[in-house]
Amino acid sequence: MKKILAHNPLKSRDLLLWYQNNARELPWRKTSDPYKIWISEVMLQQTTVNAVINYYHRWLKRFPTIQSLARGNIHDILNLWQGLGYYQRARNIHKAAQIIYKDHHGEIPKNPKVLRKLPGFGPYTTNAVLSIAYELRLPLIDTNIRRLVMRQLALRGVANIKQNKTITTYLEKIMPKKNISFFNQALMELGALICKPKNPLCLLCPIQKNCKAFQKGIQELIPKTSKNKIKKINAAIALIQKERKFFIQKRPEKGLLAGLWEFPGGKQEKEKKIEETLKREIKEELKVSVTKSDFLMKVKHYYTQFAVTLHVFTCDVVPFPLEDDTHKWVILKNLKNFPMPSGSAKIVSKLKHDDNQQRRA
DNA sequence: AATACGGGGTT
DNA sequence: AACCCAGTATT
Repeated sequence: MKKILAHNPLKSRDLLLWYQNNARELPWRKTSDPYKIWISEVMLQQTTVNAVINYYHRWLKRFPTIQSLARGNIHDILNLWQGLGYYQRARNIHKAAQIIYKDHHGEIPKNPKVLRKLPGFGPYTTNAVLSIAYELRLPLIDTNIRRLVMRQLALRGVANIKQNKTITTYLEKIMPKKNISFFNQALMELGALICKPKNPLCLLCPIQKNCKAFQKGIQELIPKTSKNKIKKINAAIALIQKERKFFIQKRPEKGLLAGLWEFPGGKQEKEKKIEETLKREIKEELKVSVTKSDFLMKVKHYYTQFAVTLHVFTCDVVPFPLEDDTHKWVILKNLKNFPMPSGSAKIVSKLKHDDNQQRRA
């Protein structure tokens, strides 16, 4: 049977030409240092370009080389990463840097199988670093490329790991012999700027004529999306002060927001009044009793799966909780030295603001 | 194969 | 309020 819609694979030349004329100027595109490219790739995981840029500059200023990073401590590293999310990434970068420094003469290994074994190097990041920094001819699949190829081939269904084989085969077919770094970046850039999830700019697309989805007019239906509802949660937060110091505690080393510092408190469960939650959590966490609590502020913070409203109270407790490795009394000014979840950081920021107002008055 | 893991920007 | 993002590790 004759394939009327036989696919006409895109020419890498069209793509590279477009990239040359339309690529954004991004900090990690001005370097060929594999370390810097690695850092950018990890920061960009599930994170938008805009959110990354400042973190990228701050990070390289503090840790300009793999050696400096290998010698860094996790507290400083998390502090630099604060607000970027997915904190395991920072821990893995640190671990991998130590391995690279110790076992690979401080150079990122060029063997994909070796690199893939290091913490934080998954299928995407391994091939991204090797292709972009070392020009190795390796295909890669990120959200942009997955969407773009699904449209090129008119693959229906949700964006999913199940299409990886098809996508990889296609990429290997269209990949040029040279310019792999530009080619891979060009695919991602085209996905980000033209082949967008919503309202793709097909009329400006350099590979429009190769796109099966465009031919069928179904580009906006690919990939299929699923809805998710955001749960609402209330939490009680205790500001416990002794003289000018606040009491903070460290979260467990595993799980959500691992190893970050926060004010004591927790989720509202069966309690009707949030003050009851406050008392229960403080008793459970610190083994002390709340004798007085005054509502201070409400802070709303959105996670991917839920939205939490933090009900913040200033509290008196008996007895005062004690310090140890995971519990500290800290003055307002020094709280910035402790990596905190963004919700807690918002509270600190308001406290500072109020403090400044009072000083002026 | 499904789920945990953040947060900020955009729609 | 929902959607989106240069994914990885664990279960």
